[in-house]
Amino acid sequence: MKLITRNTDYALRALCHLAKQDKVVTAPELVRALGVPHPFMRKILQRLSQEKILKSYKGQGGGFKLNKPAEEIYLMRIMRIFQGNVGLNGCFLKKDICPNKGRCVLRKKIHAIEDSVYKQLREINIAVLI
Amino acid sequence: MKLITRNTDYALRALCHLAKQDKVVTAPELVRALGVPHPFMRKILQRLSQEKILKSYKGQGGGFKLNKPAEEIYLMRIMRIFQGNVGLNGCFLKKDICPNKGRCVLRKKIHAIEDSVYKQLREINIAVLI
DNA sequence: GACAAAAGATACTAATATGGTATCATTAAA
DNA sequence: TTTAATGATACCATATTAGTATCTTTTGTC
Repeated sequence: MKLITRNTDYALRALCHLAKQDKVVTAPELVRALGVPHPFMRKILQRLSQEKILKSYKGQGGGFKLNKPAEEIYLMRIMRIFQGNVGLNGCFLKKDICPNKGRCVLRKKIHAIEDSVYKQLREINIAVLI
Repeated sequence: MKLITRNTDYALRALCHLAKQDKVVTAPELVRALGVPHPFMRKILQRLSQEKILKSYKGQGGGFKLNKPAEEIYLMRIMRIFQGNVGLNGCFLKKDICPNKGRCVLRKKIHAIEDSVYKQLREINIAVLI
């Protein structure tokens, strides 16, 4: 089980790098700095700029930079972009089969764990990471 | 991301069912009770008895029952059986690429979250779930 | 002893998610 | 006009999880 996937991990590294530079940086530069495959990095950067996390500049001399302060870029946001909704589990039995959905102890326990994870994740942003 | 997979989920349900019954129960009975596909359930039960969580009885009139008290069957154990080692992430960059493994803030944060998850998971056993 | 009903062992297939590549179009500075 | 960048999009590869199929072994019952 992975809390954080490669996508997210690479995205975070790229964002940290950009946060430190505070200038327009090209994909090839990020690739060199981080050692991530070029086309994969590009895909990640594209996604981040679609999501307005990054601002992109096309054409020669173009590249990417952060679209908002590092303090306002939260880990949870990045995880949601690359991993979808971050939930620890769902109930695998259909409602009509599982007779005690409301009373299911496991469900409640997992939810409690989930809450504590969220709480901790919410406090992480790019500024914290650099 | 799933903390608990289907395998584990079904295993837990089967174990809870067995804990409540306290007698030898056949795979077909569990299938009826839980609505899980027969061959899949059997595979899970086989695994649980290989791991000495269940005791099995072959031949006509055979089946499965718990091999130890419900209080001693921990969720973590079941998760490890079906999901391998339960870790929230690894560092995706190789050590020689990632220059600041020791100082990596993300790594530390994830570890802290992991610890709190473990702490909560360790308190869950079959007795708690029924 | 034959039969039936159970689990044991094992190999295979299917679905899904993740990771990664390739290609062509568009933009804009030099 | 060329070149170096991103945008869009379609595709392929791999690993994990989910699920099936089949044959063997055991054991109670008639």
